[in-house]
Amino acid sequence: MASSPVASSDDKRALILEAALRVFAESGFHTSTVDKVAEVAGIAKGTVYLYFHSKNELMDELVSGRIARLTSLVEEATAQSVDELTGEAVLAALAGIVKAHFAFYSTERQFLTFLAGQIGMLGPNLSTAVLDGTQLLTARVETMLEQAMAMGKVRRATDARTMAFALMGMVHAVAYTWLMDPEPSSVDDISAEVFDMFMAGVRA
Amino acid sequence: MASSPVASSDDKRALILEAALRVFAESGFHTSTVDKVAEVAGIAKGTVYLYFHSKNELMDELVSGRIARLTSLVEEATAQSVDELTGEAVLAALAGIVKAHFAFYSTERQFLTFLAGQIGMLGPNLSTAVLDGTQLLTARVETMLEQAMAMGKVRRATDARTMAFALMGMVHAVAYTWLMDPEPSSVDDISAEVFDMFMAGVRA
Amino acid sequence: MASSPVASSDDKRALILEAALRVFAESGFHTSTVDKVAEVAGIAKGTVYLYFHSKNELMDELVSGRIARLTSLVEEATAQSVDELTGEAVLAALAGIVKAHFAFYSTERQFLTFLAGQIGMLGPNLSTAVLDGTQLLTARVETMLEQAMAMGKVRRATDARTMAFALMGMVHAVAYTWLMDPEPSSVDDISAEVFDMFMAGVRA
Amino acid sequence: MASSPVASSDDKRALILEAALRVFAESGFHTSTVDKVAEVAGIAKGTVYLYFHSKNELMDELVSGRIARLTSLVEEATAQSVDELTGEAVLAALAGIVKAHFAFYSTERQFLTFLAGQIGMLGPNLSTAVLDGTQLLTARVETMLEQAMAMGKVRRATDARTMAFALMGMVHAVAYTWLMDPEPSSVDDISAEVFDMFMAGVRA
DNA sequence: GATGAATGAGAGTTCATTCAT
DNA sequence: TATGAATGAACTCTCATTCAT
Repeated sequence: MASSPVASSDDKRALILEAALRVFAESGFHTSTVDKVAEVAGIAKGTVYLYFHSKNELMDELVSGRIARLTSLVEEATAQSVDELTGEAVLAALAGIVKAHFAFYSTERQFLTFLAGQIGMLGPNLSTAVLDGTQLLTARVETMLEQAMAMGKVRRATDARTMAFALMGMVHAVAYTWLMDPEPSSVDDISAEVFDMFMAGVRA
Repeated sequence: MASSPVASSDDKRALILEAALRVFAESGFHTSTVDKVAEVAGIAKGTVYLYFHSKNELMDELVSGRIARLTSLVEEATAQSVDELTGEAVLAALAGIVKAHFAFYSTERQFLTFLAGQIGMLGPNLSTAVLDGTQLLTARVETMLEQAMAMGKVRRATDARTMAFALMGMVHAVAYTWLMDPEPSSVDDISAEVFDMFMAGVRA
Repeated sequence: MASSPVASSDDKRALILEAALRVFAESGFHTSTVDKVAEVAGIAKGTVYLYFHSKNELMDELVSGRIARLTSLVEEATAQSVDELTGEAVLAALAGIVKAHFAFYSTERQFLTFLAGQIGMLGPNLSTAVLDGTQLLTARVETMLEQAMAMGKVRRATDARTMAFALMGMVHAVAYTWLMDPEPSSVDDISAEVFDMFMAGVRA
Repeated sequence: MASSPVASSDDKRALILEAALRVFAESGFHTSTVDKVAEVAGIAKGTVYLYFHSKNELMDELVSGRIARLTSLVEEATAQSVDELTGEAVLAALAGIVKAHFAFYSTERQFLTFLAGQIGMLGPNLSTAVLDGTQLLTARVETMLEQAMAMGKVRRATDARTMAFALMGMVHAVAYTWLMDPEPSSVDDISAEVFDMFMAGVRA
């Protein structure tokens, strides 16, 4: 009544999503109940259905919103390098993508935990969204690696596709431990470390 | 009549497990029904319970057997390097671990697809088994990297733990694409490629 | 709207219990289905589980509530004779116990029918409750008979334990017929009759 | 092969019935499985169905055979007094009925335990058999009490029907404790005690 | 006769979703 | 808008019964 009704409505949506994230992260999607989500959100069960059509939609919103944000973070990181075609710029863009991921995860610690085991059992609709996002990102990385190869910055021993997966695999796996660390290093540091490992390897 | 009855009983178990793998891989554990597993196996629902105590046990058998096999493959790969403490031996053992993973996945294509999204929502009992296996493996890799560092074979720019995760992340991610490839390269080739990438990086 | 919501919730509980009593009395516990109970109560099956955790709990409530009531009726009947240790007072207390049983059964005609065949197959948990109640009651009767013996009011030809069982056996068996009688005599009359039969025998 | 096949067949039937009695006595009818009965009998499950049509038939045989035996025991006890119409003879017959029950129970200790909680939930068919037997017996007792009344041996303070139930209630209840006693008194003693209690009461 | 693997109807229970208030 | 009691479809698991060997 006092506050704007629109803001209130958005608040309630956000409140529910937040609760859903917490609950799903803890127990997994299928094991969680709408009852529990409502309880954690401090509202009645029926109210959930005023803001979302189904339990699945909760999941959809949870995931696709984040994917969108990650995608746009990556977008920003690579946008500036679109025009310049120097090898350095491409490498910088790649480094930017890596950093964008760590930056994203650092603000979404819980989401990562949550996502860790959910992909692949989200139902075709949703996993498609996630996989599309992931594949899109990987494909973009692949393209950039090809450019880097063309410019002699990356060797051709391995095909770009495999390299792209390798890089993304490193990023995800390291991000996971990094988040578990009670005193994690800075986004800049960890990103640089991983990217350097990717570029130069670990050999002494 | 001709075939041995023992084999027949084992066959039935195997038949059900195979069906379960197919069904779980397609729909995920929670979304799959025992009815569906039975249908795919071509038997009656009750028969499943003659061979397994519960739906969960199906999952257990499916997973823990594989984990055990992967672990033993890794065991073999690293066994010979236990005594020799030369830097080369440690690196060879690491390469062996990488190769063991690809060898394992190459025989378990479907299992990988299946596992991809299941971890983390298997219920505490099972995910513990999987995570224990994974963590054990990662810990072993970490130890080996520390040895390699001590012997001057690996640089100290990054801590061993992060490196271990990075390597395993690369392996899993690359394995996934590799399996999707209709004409995948040999286990030897892909293992070498990944390990080399890890050691030497991708810089031209 | 008019009636209080609390009362409504209690009503539903009572409604279900009533239905369960009817159904269990007719078919026995194990042969009855929750579906049938719900149908008789005129509600959906799931609703039963909003008010009771399980089918067994239905039984628990049905039985233990009554046992408690019977016990408290007996309590009242014997309470006043606690201080006085005259033989007459003990006999009066015994008569009171007998009367308490008939009074109880007269308001629980259906429950008796229902209980008739259920004891002994209620599952350990519940039958324990019932048997405890029964044994407690019988033990109390035994003690009182011993007191009565000590005071010379009851002869020692038979041990008190056997007597106690005999009395309770008479009470239960007579109560059963009494309830089946379309025009039963009053609680006072039947109690007096049975107690007198116990004390004085049937010999002319 | 060696022994007569008929005897062997009867033996197997008896073996199964014995096992069923043990199992049903321990767990109750509905909670027991045919599997368990077969296991206790030391035969295969299917074999049970060669000798009995169904699990229910097991129960039928178990109960109706005993009821028949009890009835015939009572028959014997009362047969001789059919002609003589003296009061003493009637009382002796009543005493005989009481004794017949204790004699029966003394050889069927397990059966009593078993029956204790089963009546009333045997399904209409079976409980009818049991109740018919019981009612028949009670009716016979009632008739004899009427005769005894007519002959001035029993007082008319209570109607014969109630008396009959009282007597039978005493018998059943006392029999139950009596059987539980590790060193039970003789059949003759306990029968006499109960009958005397019924006739003369417990008053000093 | 004897076996025991196989069957499948049916039970108890859960929970996403609806709707009267 | 918000509620939460009510619903009923769907699931896992049991077990009496059958039948090929």
